[in-house]
Amino acid sequence: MIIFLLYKIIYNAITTYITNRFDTKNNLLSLFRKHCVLKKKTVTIDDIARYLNIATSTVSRALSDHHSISDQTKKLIKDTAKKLNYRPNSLAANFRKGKTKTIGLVVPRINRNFFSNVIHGVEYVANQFEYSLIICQSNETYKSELEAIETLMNNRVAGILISISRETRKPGHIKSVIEKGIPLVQFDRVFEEIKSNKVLNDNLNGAYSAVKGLIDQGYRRIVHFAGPYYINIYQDRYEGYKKALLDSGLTPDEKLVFENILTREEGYEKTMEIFGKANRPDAVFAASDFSALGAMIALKDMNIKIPGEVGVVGYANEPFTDYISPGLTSVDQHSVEMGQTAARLLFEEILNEDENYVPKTLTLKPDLVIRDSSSGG
Amino acid sequence: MIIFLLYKIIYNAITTYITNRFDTKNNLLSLFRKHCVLKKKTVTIDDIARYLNIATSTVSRALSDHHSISDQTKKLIKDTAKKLNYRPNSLAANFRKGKTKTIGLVVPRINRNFFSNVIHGVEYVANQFEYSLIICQSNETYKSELEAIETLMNNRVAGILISISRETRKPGHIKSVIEKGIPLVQFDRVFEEIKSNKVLNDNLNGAYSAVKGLIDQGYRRIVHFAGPYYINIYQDRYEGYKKALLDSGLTPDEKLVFENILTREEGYEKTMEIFGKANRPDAVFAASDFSALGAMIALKDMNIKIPGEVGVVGYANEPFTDYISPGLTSVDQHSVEMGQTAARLLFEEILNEDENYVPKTLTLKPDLVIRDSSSGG
DNA sequence: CTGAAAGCGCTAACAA
DNA sequence: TTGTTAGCGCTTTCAG
Repeated sequence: MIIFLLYKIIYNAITTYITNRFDTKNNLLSLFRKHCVLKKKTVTIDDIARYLNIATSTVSRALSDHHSISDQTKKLIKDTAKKLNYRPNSLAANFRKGKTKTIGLVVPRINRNFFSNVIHGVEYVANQFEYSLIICQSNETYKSELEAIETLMNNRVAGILISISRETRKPGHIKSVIEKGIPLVQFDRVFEEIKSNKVLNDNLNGAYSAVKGLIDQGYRRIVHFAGPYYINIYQDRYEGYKKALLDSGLTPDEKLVFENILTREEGYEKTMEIFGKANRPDAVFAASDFSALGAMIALKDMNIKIPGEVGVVGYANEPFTDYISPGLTSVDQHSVEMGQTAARLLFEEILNEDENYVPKTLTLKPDLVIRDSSSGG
Repeated sequence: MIIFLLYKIIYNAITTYITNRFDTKNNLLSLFRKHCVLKKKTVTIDDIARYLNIATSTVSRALSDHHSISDQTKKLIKDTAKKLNYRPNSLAANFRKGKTKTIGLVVPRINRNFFSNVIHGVEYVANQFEYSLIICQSNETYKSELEAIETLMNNRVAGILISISRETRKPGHIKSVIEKGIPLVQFDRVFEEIKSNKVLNDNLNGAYSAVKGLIDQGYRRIVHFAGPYYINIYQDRYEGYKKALLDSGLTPDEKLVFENILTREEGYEKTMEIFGKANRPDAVFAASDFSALGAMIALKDMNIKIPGEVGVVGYANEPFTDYISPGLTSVDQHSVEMGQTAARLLFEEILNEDENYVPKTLTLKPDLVIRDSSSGG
């Protein structure tokens, strides 16, 4: 402590001394630099002010382009800042202002095509607003999701974008974000009952058009590989499946619907089981491209022709759907656009001045991308 | 200002008053809560201290489990914190300490299988150390890379992991990070000449084993689709290609090597051009799975049999290599492990106490994953 | 084991 | 247009 005070006093004395004593800027600069290096001190706004013998506030204002500072002074200050290799301390600024120019994004997984595209979209918009992005993975667990929210809130992010993990059943953490007044957008996998901004895919209609497509091509007994129903998107896809059947005068058969078939392995196993028997169905509509892929591989292994004998349609339009043969018909969710939309909505709330902001729900229309795997039975 | 001071005075008076006056905790609590809600004030350490009539420092210490606080006091303080719904302000703590528990990651693209796996690996390790992760995309541009570095430095991240963008040619920004004493690890795409931690793939040996594999299967005139040579990884893959040929007694033919063929489209076009003529080569070694895919599609379109007439090998072991048929032989770079290794190395430097830390270079061995596309001509 | 108090670097209200 | 000054919430040194 004593040493520190002593240092401070000497420091001030020296800087004042050299400021007054030496006329040549170069000399002053070199002394200043030596001083900084010696003390491993980072250059602050105060240093610039002392160096130019002006007020700290003037420097602060100049650096943030405040209108009330003359262009001349601004230039001088900015040049000096550069000369002294000044780096703003965002930590201090954020702390002082009680907020950051950072938004948080919580996704189940980053290495999933859908989410990495969403992130791409979010980043694009965040960049435009000059905000940075901190990304958290929940890894589909409730625990990590809680921790992520906790961290983001503690770090006073300006807003949060979230897609709920598969494991999460309680919306308490989402509620607490909203109660704290932190802008929030739920996207894709959401708690419907929570009053917040939401960006959704129209999963019902996406599934509807997928199944309708199969029916139009002559397929009749269509299997559905569903996800867990407690997640809204899978529930909706299931509804769309049923609706398409009913609208075409077909009766949905519960025995053709299988919950929790989402991975390649699950799709493979289940297909082997169902299509290995007599009186087999003639099509598969999978809620995931991966289980659709598993189905295709199983069908190939059983020497069943796609699309001749069995049609297959997936969901999400993963890149590989276009690479395999036959190409897998799938539903494109416009994932990049979804990220952008969610981010724009978030900024709408962040930048909103009005006290009573009313949250919105936006729904994006998915598109059926028709490839060979469903082209007629 | 005056109003604020007045508020402060009244605030203190009231809290002191209620602290002294009321005995029943419940009553006190409800008053406190009402007060906080009314003022939209977030609960601070000081509030807890005032509430319990103890020192701020004690509260601070208790909450961070300082050893010199009795278990009894700790429990009391923690319970109270919970009761008052206290949220730590990381902004203030970080600012005070002059550092954060955050590491920065700069990658060219997030929606590339390799990088999303690296991120996964980094996140895993960061989690273990209880650090959070801020991810920046350079989108393969120099400008974004600079901005990312700038932001990360201003936010006083504890360390930076970076893989250089395709556009970046000058290492000035990397140097400045190191000069500032911020721990840094370059991975995959690096500036060799910069003295820093590095994690590399042994691209030379990866390419070597890929080409050796083709030769062993009887292929002789092997085309190489290369990336830009100024990027170290593509240079190394090219070297590996040549070395494998030479070691097998074959003479590398410059006319079979094509720079900057990395995408599916480029691979398709170039393959059409080369293999459409008489006296065509009999294999392709692509520095990217995507150009290898393009080659496969082109060969199919020309009715050239894979692997019967032409063998194809890619690089990176993208997931789709396993889904297409024939499966594409490729080189696996252990991307998740790379992320973990890079992150561990970073933490080694971050947590290092020793003044003169000597940076390390680690090299990971890639593995050839043999599939049908190269199984014999 | 606990308390008192300084101060991190910056912003913004108020004064000039 | 510029200067003065208080204080954001926390940690930490020093003193008991």
